[in-house]
Amino acid sequence: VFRSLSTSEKHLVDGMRLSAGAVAPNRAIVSAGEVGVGLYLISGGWAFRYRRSGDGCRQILDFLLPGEIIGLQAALLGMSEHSVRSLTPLKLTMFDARLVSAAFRSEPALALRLARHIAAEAQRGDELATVIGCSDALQRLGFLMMNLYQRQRRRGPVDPVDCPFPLRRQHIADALGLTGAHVNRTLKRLAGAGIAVLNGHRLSILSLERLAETAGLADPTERAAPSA
Amino acid sequence: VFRSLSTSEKHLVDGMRLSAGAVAPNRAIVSAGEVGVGLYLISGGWAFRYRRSGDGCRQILDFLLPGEIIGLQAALLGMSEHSVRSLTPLKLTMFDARLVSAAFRSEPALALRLARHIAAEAQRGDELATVIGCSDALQRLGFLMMNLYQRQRRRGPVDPVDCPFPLRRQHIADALGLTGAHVNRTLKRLAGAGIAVLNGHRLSILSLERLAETAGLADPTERAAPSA
DNA sequence: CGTGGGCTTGATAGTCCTCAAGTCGGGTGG
DNA sequence: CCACCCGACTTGAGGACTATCAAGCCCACG
Repeated sequence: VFRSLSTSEKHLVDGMRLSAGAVAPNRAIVSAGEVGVGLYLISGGWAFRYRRSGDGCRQILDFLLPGEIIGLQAALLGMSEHSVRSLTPLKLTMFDARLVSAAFRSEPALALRLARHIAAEAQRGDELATVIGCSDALQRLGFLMMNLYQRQRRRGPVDPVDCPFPLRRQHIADALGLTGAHVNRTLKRLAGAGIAVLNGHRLSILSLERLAETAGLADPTERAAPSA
Repeated sequence: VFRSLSTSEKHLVDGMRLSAGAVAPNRAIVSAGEVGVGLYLISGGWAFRYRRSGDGCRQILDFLLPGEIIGLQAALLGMSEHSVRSLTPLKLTMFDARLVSAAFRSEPALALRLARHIAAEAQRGDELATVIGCSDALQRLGFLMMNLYQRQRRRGPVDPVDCPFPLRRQHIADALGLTGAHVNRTLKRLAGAGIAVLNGHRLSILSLERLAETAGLADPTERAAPSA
């Protein structure tokens, strides 16, 4: 989001930079209901956004990769309706949340980028809702793998046969509206079919084409991950 | 979104206004994949946003009420990933989509409103994904009723016992990830419990408190519908 | 080496889907 | 004004998918 800024934009962003820090895995970064939350840029590692349902069940809404922003919704609306936790060890750069309103006031191009980032987040939310609402467990799993692979690929070279995938079973389950036990059974079906194998925290996609097909996508090379 | 504009904002908005028109129920307004879609303000009636899954299944992502905007995501990202249809007879005001970039360039306060609108849309998406992923049919139905009631209430006085609810069974089913048949059975359970009754296209909420409880919400008077 | 958490796996049950037939109501054309 | 027709709604039986619960396994870590 902050790539190739103009001089004046860089000046604004630098002025609002507060600190940089590292976070251990599985630590709370933003809590739902919090007001005045900070604005963070992920410079390394993964995090995830989630909400808790009335009965305590956790729904993971999105995984956040390096280059993405935490707290933008909260900066715009004043309060965060979701929580954020680190998934892996995380490197964060913290900004003053007033960066957002300042950008709208004096750096329209930067404000537009921020708005586009929110819109892209909303699109991923739409996509997830569609998958959870319409697909069975196999398709959901295929979608998640494809989505996270594609999002990594668009940030740099990634080997489909040995690709980072730092989610635990419970994360997968909570993201897709399944249970850990059923995720496991379904993973085994995917592996048995020779489509993709999950080993610890690495993903091996044996056939991109068949995985895309399983996920219910037309062509693996396009669409698939309308992220930022 | 366009309430109480400043003079210069009003001038910009008026300059970008193209036409106003009426749309019959169940007509396509935006199609997924379309580029250069228009920007519309709903001045009367309801519409809904949806996506189609790989197997043709429809997921309704949001219902759009008067005062809300159609095509904002598309205006920011250049393409619409979802489709929009009218639900009831609809009154629309059409704008030039360049209104968005113009607002970012010269009317920061207006741009901020638009960004907040997108962020609120994203929050509703998050909320929907959480309900679909975590709740059973009864809770989902309670959520939908509560959500649409609250959103109407915040736009003006609404009678909980006789409240507009122009969705057909299939809309409810597609919004909540259920089937029409099961929606029906679940509606009957809600009615039997004396919580809410759906009659044609009117909703009667017999107990706001118990409906909120069913939906998995704490207090009916607050939270419940973090919309725009 | 002991311990604990996550993973795997099985049996059982519940929710929800599928399919199909029947009912109801509104709109249309005679 | 009535008969017709079509779509939407209703309702039932059966089955598929997924959740629940519980036990055993494996590995990492202390």
